[in-house]
Amino acid sequence: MKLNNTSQYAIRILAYIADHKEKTLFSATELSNELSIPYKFLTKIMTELVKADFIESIRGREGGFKLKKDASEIKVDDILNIFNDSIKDEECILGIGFCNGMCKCALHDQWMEPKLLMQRMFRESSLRDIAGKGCKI
Amino acid sequence: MKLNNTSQYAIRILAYIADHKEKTLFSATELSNELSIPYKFLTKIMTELVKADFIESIRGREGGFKLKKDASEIKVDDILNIFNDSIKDEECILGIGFCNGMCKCALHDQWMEPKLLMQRMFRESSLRDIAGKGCKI
DNA sequence: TTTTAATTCTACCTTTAAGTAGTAATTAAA
DNA sequence: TTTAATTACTACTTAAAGGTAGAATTAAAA
Ligand code: SF4
Ligand code: SF4
Repeated sequence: MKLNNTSQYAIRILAYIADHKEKTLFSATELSNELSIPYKFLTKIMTELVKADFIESIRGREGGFKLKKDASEIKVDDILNIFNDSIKDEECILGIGFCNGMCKCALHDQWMEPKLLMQRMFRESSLRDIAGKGCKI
Repeated sequence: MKLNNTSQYAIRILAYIADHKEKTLFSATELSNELSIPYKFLTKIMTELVKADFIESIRGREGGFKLKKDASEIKVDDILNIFNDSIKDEECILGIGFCNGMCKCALHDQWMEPKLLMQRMFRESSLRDIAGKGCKI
């Protein structure tokens, strides 16, 4: 009942970048150190964030990464979608049925509310909203 | 953002048994067929439910499984605990901090509400509550 | 007593997530 | 132009979840 590691890392990386507006460029080494994310794993994630067009990369010496969109335009849910980790509408707590209310599973009624809350949390929170919120992100 | 397969299976198995009060004994073959759970995987899970004392097993020909406790005494959360899949108090949506409010992660405030709702859903729902709720469990 | 239908035990296989290693490509500074 | 610092690419390794196979054990029925 949790986000996978890759998603957690990606959110923390983007939130960190959005949070430090005074800087313009962030190297993989800095991000790895500051966020305690294994360097090699982080670079792999960065590549995906670049492909997803959330991050722009500058290659070569003095290069690095920076946000490609405004922080208010990147929702947490967009990040989760890259890693196929967002909460699908048809996602069922017991893994049967289709969450369409036609054929309910035993926990359906109790599951709808937290599910919707989580979907809203992810869909409505932008990087701008969460940047600066963590005390040691 | 979902329960693991084993937990889902275990809940559905126990709910099925609790739901069919007219029967006294359920064989692994029946449970496997009715619930579409791979036979060999199901027997593995049954063994754990027996060890956890939720299920009593009768070995040998004409044997099978039955509930060992009253359905109202088994909470969904108890089942999740067997497979280390319940939502811990200190569980953080971003995998940092300790959810103690001292050092918040960026999504802390928005995470508390769905988290508590899910904990309550699992802790307060007994087999008795959910048995008979599913249309094709 | 033998057979048969059931659970239990031990061990293995497969898939996916997580993480690591090495090298190539790029580019600015020296 | 060389060097150093950086991202990008390809491939491998490890750990955990999910699933499978087969033989051992049990006990009722035939
Ligand atoms: S009962 Fe509800 S939660 Fe469960 S599978 Fe069906 S639609 Fe999804
Ligand atoms: S900020 Fe809150 S949710 Fe996030 S890790 Fe800390 S305690 Fe957990």
